[in-house]
Amino acid sequence: MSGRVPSPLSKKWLLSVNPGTGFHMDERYEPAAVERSAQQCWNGARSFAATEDPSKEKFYCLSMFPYPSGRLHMGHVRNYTIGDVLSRFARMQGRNVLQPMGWDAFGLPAENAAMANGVAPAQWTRDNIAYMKKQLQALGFALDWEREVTTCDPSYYRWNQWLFLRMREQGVAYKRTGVVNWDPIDQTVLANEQVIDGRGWRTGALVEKREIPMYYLNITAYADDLLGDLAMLSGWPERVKVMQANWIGRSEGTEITFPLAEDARSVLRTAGQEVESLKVFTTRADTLFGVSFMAIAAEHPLALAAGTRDPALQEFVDECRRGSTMEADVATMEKKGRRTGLHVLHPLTGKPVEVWVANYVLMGYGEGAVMGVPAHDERDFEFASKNGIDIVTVVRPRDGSWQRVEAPWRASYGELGITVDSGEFSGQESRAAVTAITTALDKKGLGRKRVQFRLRDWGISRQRYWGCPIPLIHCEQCGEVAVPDDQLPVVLPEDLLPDGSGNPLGKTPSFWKVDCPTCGKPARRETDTMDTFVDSSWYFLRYASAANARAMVDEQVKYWLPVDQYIGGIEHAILHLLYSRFWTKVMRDLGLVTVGEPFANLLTQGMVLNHIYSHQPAVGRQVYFNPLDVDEEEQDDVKRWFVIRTDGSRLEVNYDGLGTMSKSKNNGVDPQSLVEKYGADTARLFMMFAAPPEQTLEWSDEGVQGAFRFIRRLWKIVYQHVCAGSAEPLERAMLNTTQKDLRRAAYQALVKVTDDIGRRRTFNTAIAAVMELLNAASRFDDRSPQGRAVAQEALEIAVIGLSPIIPHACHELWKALGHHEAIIDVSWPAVDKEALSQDAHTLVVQVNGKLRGRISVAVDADEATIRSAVLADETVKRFIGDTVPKKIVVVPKKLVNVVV
RNA sequence: GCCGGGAUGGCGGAACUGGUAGACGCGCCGGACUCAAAAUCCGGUUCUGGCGACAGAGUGUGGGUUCGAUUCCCUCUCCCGGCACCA
Repeated sequence: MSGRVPSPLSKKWLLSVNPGTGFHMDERYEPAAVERSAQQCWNGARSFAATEDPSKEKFYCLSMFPYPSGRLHMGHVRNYTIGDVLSRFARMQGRNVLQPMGWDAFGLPAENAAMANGVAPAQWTRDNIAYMKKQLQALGFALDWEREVTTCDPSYYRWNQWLFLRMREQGVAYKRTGVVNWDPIDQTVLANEQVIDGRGWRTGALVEKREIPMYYLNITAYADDLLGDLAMLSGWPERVKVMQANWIGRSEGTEITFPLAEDARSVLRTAGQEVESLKVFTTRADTLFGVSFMAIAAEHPLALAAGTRDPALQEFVDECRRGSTMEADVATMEKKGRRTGLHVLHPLTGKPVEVWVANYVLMGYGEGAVMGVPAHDERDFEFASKNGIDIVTVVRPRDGSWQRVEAPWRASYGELGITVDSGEFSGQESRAAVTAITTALDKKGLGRKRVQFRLRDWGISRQRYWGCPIPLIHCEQCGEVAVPDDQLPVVLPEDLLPDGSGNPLGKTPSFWKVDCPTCGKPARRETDTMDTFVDSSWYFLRYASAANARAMVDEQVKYWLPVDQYIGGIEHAILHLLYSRFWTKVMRDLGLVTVGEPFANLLTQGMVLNHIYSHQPAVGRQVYFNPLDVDEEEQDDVKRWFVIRTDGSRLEVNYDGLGTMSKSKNNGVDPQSLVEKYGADTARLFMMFAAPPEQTLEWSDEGVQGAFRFIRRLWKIVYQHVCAGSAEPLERAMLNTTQKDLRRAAYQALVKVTDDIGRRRTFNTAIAAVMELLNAASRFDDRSPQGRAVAQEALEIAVIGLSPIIPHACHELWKALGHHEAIIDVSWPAVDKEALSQDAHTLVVQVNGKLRGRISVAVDADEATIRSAVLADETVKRFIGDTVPKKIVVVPKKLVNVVV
């Protein structure tokens, strides 16, 4: 960048002072200075501190708060720019805007950093927050920092604890056992991401599964509510609602009881259990006569009991229990099973059915048992084929396209049809058979209609340090005792250093040694902490009452909630959003809030991608290179990529395509360097222009430069306009055609920008519309008084239209255009309908659907006029020749299609 | 594997309700300015054939509906997100 700074005495300098306001404008666009002064103006006026005002329509605009990982990444910049554009736009439209920010400050990365660097998680987290807060401020987001919320502050998490105790009183929170990943060397529980190929990430030890007591939240009790209320969420993307509905997974079916045969019963009796039957759930009771085996989970009591008398089976059970419980792993792994030699009895025929232990049946889902119908279920078919189990056809298709199920599997085998070989239930439609069989089972006391959900209860216990302590005390005498409300919060000690070998809280007697609140005897404090999803399930409520030290939420929540616009990554489409909806409903049922749904409108933004380059050395791990360090060479249409190593040598690297920016792929771009080089406005403009918000966004250095160039060009055009002195007032009646054309272009752009930001949320097309306007304005070379008046109006519209996106530059440009009032306080302009009106417009002419020309017709031309104009057109005549048109399709204001 | 989404010039994308495919930007090519370069400004830029007017083809694949399909329906391929202890 170069360019001369004009001498203070030059004519240009003097003329760049706006005579109306005395404001002088620099010829050069200097983002650092512009951004500093605009931010000072907003901070000085506390422009974004929100106050409840019942007389104004509120707009609660919320972006998902960040995990304080150290520095902002581009995903944050994208997320928060979208929120900021909507907030600033709403503000200019007269809404009372709340846009808060906070920190999702508990979680695993702080513990990992502690182990890597020896810094306490609290210190690391707070340092990160301080740094990232500066970054957010430098980006000029219109945030109300007076409501900042940090989830690792006792003033926040005490309310997690308080509400947990209320849930416990209501039976929403309860205790039972759950399965965790156990690292036998480090003697610690591992998160799924810490288990790599079945081994602990640090020790490499084979991970075991352990059952330990945990606390659960009864989200399944709200399953119907969570599913039903999706219908109310008209402001949510359809795809997110579909994903949530599938996740909840409501299915209506039959619970069927298979009485145990004597062999199974006696084995369980030997193991000390008096069990009479196995229960299964199925949506296909019509296939009950096709049952040829029963599959149970490895953790099932019957499997454990059977294992004690069969070492081979025992080994298989142990193998299954070592395996992953992650759904993706279970679904893709090879289906394996072992027979137990034990039997259950068919509830209608009384015939024995053999019980198998199968690795694809999970104890945590349903009753841990599944009836096997190989003929009509693909998974059962695969299992039966492999293990030589009978395949009994009991349903045939209505169209008679096949008679018997035979390998290979066909999708239609699993479809509804007509029952056969099903005793008295043969010859019925599947649906009718389901009802009839369910009724018959019900009469015998061996079945009933039931609704089953895929959704499971939410386990919130974590055997980790950096989280919110669960406020319970275990007393030998009194059992499990809640910490009394007046002793909350249970404060997490902040000076501990995790070392990877278990939860440090358990090794800190000053934390866990307490007296029982009930009997006063020595007792042990719970050392598990809560899942961090708890913290993020209600932070949006706390922003409304952030300063209240006496209550979790207060009256102000009624004013601000629900959130009018929530913005966040698509990766949160299920868990975070579902938990937040659940938590809100629990709080509603406790009388704490009045809304049942927290987020009225949802925008799920796409990921930020960049190129990935790697090198695989002969020995050792794959190395990733930052795209900034990679040079591209092209020879004979073949591209190759190189990096220069520190010793000066060149290394050829592979191009691995596009992927989300991440540390592991070394393809991140640091927003900080971007802001330092080009300014916040360029970063914001590029993010908004490169793709619509819901799509993935590809990083492009050239695109960033283009964004910067555009702002500089806008600056220059305004500068040149301002240098010519202040404009005359506009006289609408005195305009010539060119002047009218620019006015029309300006108002067309305004209409487009208003709709694109306000309704469509496609900021890229809004920006494109302003670019077009600016192209028109720079071609417009009319120095007459009215020409300058029209130019002034067009530039004002361009600056206002861009101001939510590049607020700093527009702040300055608005003053340069002669205004005293700050642009953030300007009302969004209304459209001048007169400026949009036209006498004639262009119709596209097609012959047989192919474009053949254009005609210009009067706006009020009727269809007959249009037809004759089209048939008189030379090109049309050439294409239709002497033939008489079969049909002429006229689409008003758009096109005419002549069919011959 | 299951659920959800995506695919349009050299590149990012536009085309909103079935009606001009490629707005806007990037890159590239040519020109102006300059001693020169950068910056800036002006023009061109889907592909194929043609000096040109123009013609033909074209929205991941294959098919269908329609006067007309990037848009609706069916089929297949590839890529991305989620799958319950990463956040």
